[in-house]
Amino acid sequence: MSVATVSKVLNDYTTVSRATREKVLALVAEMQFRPNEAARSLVGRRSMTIGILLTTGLSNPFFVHLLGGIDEALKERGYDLIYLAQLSAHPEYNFVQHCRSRNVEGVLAFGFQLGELDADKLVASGIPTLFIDLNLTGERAGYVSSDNKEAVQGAVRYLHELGHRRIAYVAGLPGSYVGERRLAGYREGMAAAGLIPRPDDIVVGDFTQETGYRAMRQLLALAERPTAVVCGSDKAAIGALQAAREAGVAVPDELSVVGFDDIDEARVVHPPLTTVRQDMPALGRLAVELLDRLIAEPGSPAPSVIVPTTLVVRGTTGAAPMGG
Amino acid sequence: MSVATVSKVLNDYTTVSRATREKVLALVAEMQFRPNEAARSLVGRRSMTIGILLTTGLSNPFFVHLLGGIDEALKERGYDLIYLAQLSAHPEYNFVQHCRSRNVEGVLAFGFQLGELDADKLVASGIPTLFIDLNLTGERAGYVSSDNKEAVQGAVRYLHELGHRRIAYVAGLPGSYVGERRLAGYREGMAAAGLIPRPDDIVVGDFTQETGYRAMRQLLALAERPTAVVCGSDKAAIGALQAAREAGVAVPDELSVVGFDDIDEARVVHPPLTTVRQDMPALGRLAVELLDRLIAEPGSPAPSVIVPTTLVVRGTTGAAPMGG
DNA sequence: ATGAAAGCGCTAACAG
DNA sequence: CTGTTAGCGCTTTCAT
Repeated sequence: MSVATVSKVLNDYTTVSRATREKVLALVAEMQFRPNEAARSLVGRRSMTIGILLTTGLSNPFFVHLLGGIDEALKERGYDLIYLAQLSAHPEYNFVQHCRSRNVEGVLAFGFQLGELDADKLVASGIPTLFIDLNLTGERAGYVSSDNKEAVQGAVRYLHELGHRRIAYVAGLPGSYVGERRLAGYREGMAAAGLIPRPDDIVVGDFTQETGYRAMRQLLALAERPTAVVCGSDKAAIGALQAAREAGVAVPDELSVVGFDDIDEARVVHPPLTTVRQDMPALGRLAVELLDRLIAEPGSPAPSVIVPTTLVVRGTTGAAPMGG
Repeated sequence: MSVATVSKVLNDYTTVSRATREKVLALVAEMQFRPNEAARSLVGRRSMTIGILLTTGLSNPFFVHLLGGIDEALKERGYDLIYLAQLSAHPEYNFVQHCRSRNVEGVLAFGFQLGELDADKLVASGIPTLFIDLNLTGERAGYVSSDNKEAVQGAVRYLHELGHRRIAYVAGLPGSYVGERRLAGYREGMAAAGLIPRPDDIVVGDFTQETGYRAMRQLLALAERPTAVVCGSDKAAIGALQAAREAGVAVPDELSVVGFDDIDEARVVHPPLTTVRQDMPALGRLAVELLDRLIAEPGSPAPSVIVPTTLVVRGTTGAAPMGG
């Protein structure tokens, strides 16, 4: 029995007889044989390796959930995931080289800012790439994202239905795709409700608890306070809640607060946070699916999919206070 | 200029003249050349790949923090990280085969249960392995872990100093290394304080919020309630807090609660949770360091390092109630 | 339907 | 000090 024959069996060639096929498979199982990926990769066939590239670092609280979906979907397709790097840490690091040296077939990219140079480099490299939460496309690049705009729009609509007229917004990082989309959702939501946000009602932060806290203090210091606040992230919303508590403002009786993400913490704060849930595992699975197609079909058009979100109503939202 | 010469330069052979060395390096930089890892690996040299093997799934809330430390330390040493799999998902999956096929130089293993068959298989395989939170050693296997026992012992000591005499314990998953160690810490801490835990005072859970909630309800239903409860995890402590709130028991005035881990949620619950902080990034970095040594020095003895923890006092602990 | 042979990009041993 | 050569384990022609 020659190596060539074994190879053919393992690669599902049709030119091998049923008898030998069986024999080979039996032997493979018995010997616990698995082909050396390095050799396979070297000879020019597929490397079955997908890289993941992050800019945020791992601190992002829902990155794990994303990873869960990614991992599952990759395993189904036989890919292995290699953790390329956090770009932020080493600016001189050349990830395109890295991908080539590892024969990476495709890249999942997460945490890039809008217009970041590195993102463009990745698109230009021609390595099949799928961005998560960044609307970049290219010859061989596409993206998936939650429907950030519609989500915030829906949150505003919900608050409007509860009778709120002064709805403020604590924006996330300007220049980030999701930050901009969510802000746009706020503006359109307000417009659709026939409300005009005052300039003071939009406070810019960076998604963190600290800026959420400061933003809320700023809003509470206003002569006329808003009755509801939508935040660009749960972290910010938690900071906002903290500021409200310190100021003795009752949530939700005097003030309604809405977050975004539905991280674990949202459920344990008091009162539990009303927030927009992103289905991160689904986003991850979808990203893999699209990337796989991008790899398999070189001529296919750049995919871009927007995933719907759910408003999870908990305890931080209620009817607008009388005479508010 | 021959390929061999380039190879020698890139591998720091001393048998190459300064002049050509410079020339090669210049060219390498200019061409953005990086050697093909598959070929390197194939020819029997190092693969510079470390695998990570999980049983818990990624849901573990501090896994990201661990990963942060791991990644940083791996990058410093030039390794790449490959996600092998979550064992739990596919029981028939043969990770030893997988490691071999990918030429993995070493494995970081996290989330194994005490006495789990798979863990033994990994040790037996001879692949350099470093367990995190599991005290398994072998020819080429070692471990790192927080000082779980001393940590809980310290928590009990702290509560005792606050005047508590009835200190209950919500245990984590029996059969898990950390669960057992923490329980041992409770027992020894009680003994050291001259206290004898009643059988009812130890409630067994599995680290989750749900079992923490149920455990606390059980403790509150006791004829004589404990004045303090130590929990085997923050998640359980958060569940316990929830049960206490629902029962109208004031924390910390009537009841003190201590958690374990110091996850993000610990800071945002109300009152903020007193808990034992594990330095997960440090644990990750240490694991990599030890694994690297295990790989580099085949004859070296099995490493095992216990990392100290810190008790973070926040708002859920206070003096024992009068006449309690 | 099977096997022999070439070669993927590199490193190691050896010759010059 | 440099280049030539063999071969890592596999896949892919191309004969048989």
